[in-house]
Amino acid sequence: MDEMKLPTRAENYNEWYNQLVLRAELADYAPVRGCMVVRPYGWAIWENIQKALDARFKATGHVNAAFPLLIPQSFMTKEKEHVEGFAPELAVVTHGGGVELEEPLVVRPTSETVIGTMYAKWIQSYRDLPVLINQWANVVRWEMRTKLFLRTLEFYWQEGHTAHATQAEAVEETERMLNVYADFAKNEAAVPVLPGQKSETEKFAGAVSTYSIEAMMGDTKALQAGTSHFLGQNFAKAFDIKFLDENNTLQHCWTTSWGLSTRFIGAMIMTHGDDQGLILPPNLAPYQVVLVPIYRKDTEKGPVMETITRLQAGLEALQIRTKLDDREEVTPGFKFNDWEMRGVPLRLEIGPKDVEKGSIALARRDIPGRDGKQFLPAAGYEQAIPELLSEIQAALLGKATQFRDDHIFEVDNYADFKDVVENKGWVKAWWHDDRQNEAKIKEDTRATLRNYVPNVEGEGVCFLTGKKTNKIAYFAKGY
RNA sequence: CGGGGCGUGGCGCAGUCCGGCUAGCGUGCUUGCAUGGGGUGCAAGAGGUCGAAGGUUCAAAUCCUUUCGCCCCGACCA
Repeated sequence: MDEMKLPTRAENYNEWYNQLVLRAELADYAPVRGCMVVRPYGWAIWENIQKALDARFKATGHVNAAFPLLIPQSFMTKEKEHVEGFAPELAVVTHGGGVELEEPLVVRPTSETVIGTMYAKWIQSYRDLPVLINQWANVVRWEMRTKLFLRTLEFYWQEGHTAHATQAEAVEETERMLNVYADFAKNEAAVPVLPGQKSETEKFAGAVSTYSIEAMMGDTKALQAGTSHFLGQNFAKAFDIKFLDENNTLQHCWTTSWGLSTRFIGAMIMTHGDDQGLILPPNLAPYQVVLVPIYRKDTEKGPVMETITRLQAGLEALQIRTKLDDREEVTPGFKFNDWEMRGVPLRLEIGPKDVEKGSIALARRDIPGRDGKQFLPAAGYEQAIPELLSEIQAALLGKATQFRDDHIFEVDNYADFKDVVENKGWVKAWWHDDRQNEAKIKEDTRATLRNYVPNVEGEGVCFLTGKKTNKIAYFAKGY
């Protein structure tokens, strides 16, 4: 009996996550270590993420393209820090067509290098700028330790790569896309995030500065859910991306890159999920409403099915994504649990009594048990259901935001810092930048500097060194 | 790469220490009948070269040697 239940989050968060991913049929382990298969239900979530993001990219002037998977190995060595950052995790192709290649090819871990090479070719004049291209792609990074969605050897993402005439424009782009991610996370995924700049230690290899959105998971660990990089002229210099400006002066471009991956699905799982399973935000759920028919005899089946299919058609006409679970071989009770595991926001039940009384039974996934269940007159469903869906969307964001805020603590000394990151959640504190101290904290506590609070006014005293500083940072253990 | 765990019907496991008859159990699967508003019940079935290779033995899931793989925990990372 208990095998049917997930381990609870409290008893084993990690196992809860792993089993949830498998049992909700989001993903499965692939034959190759560290690789995953994204199953249809998981991919449907990704497709909805893609739609929501892609619309935002288009709205901010970007276009999509596709760059190749294989990159000459020498490309990876052109930007010094980039090489060092990625060398250990590259997959290298040494043979093709049965013979050893003259130059090995790397499977892209990210595409700055190929795209930079192409931009060098395409960009001649300031009139060619800005170039605002995004691609939806898979990339490979040979990670040592993997976990479904959060860190696998191969993963799916989008990577935006832009080139600009001025530093100011490129910085503006970097921030714009960070905000796009934050907006998407908040308003589509109901995942509250803290946008901010990464420390020198944590930034992307080859970037001048890296920005991230940081989300708090249900176990209070932090997850970097999206990143945006200001690359300065580093890649432009390494790859010769140059243009003639209005004054006929040859200049290097200023470039950016930004990405969000299937990891974000992990963020959604760990932000909203409960001990019954997944809870999906209505805006991104593959099915927003699951319809479960209930009947005993064949005489009941006819009217029930007729009513429920009519309802489904009505919902679909309202652009609501639905699933009619008409399986004969399992009981309604089984279906309830099954769809709760899979996180469908709203369940609609129709039984003989509802047909008779002209009512519908609705159960909210975000409010478990009887409290989340209500009986309404069927007549008003066209209003009630969309309203409920947006209520659920808002409730999820509210709950997650509350949880996050309840687990962020301001500290002014190292003892409290340790206590917080060990037992309570995130630290928010005045921080005087220092690479070595940052490393020491990581060694002592395994907590890392997540990012800096943007636009801090005034000054404070660093919790560790007592030095004056104008920076406030978040620290937490991360995924 | 270090530490731990595990490979036995689809899945989860027992059996391994101490070798012995036809390799069990739960669940899932198939069929039938009943059931159906919170993980249905009964009955009958199908399904296994015990991760692989070699060895010891009259006899190996079990003992020995080698090997492959996966998961978890640490050092690196979106």
